[in-house]
Amino acid sequence: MKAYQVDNLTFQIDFSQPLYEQVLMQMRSLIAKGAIGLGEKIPSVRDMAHDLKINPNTVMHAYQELERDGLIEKRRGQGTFVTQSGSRIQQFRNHFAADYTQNYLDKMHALGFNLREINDYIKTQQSGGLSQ
Amino acid sequence: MKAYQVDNLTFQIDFSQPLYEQVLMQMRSLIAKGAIGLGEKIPSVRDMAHDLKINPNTVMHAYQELERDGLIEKRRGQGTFVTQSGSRIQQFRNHFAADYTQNYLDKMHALGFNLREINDYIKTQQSGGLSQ
DNA sequence: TTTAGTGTACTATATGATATAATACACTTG
DNA sequence: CAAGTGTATTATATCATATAGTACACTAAA
Repeated sequence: MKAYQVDNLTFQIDFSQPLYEQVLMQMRSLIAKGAIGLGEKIPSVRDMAHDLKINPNTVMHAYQELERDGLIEKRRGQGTFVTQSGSRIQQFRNHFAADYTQNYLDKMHALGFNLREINDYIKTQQSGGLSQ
Repeated sequence: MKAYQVDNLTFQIDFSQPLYEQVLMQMRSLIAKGAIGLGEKIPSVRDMAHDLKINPNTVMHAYQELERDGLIEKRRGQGTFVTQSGSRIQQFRNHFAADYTQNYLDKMHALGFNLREINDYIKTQQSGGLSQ
């Protein structure tokens, strides 16, 4: 279990999933939530790799995905920065929210839940919190 | 794109995901939805492998997972059968539904959506997407 | 101009998951 | 015994993931 800290924000990685994917998802989350501001510099590939004790190539992999997402911009020699475009981030949020939601609904349908049952289910999960 | 038919039910597999996982999910779905009845015989490993044009070991892999799920029982020399226990299937449905739901809510939270926004989002997806 | 800090590119290597192939064995039923 | 089951084993191949090491390109600041 390794931890990384961006300003006053921290995230952890483990061995349950691909490392680059965990870095990717955590950074996506921090940027989408606005925890890292527009145009703000994010850690260099080498720095984050050093702090997480993983290979720079692995961080690079994550950063390349973030660039494809349109969430960051890389400037050779300067560093990597969150996009200036707030609308691009909103677009990203909506795209993935739609994707996650459709995916979730498909899986629930596969288990034989209809729409009303899914709505009920979410309510119980929300109030109850974690698993049961 | 290969198709398999169980009685009057069909499913397809492609190359976008591991083959054994697709067989697993499709069979889980058919059993959880009750499309295959309690105690009913499911295709032999060799038969399904032949029809889907994949290796018997791959089907075996899926069937072993289904057995761990408690959804099927294998009888050496006879074949493989859906469990007799309806409550076991309900338990499975609830377990996975809770898992999927928690997972979904976590991802949406990571994007910065709160509970009310998630509920609104699902409503828009429902009206636009599949029907029950 | 030099140096330090960036991103980038490439080669090599290792491991695990996935998938196939081929064969043999164990058990049940007719 | 024969046919149809599930099971087990060994071998091979491919791909994703991850690491290691090295070198290059660019920028800003000393």
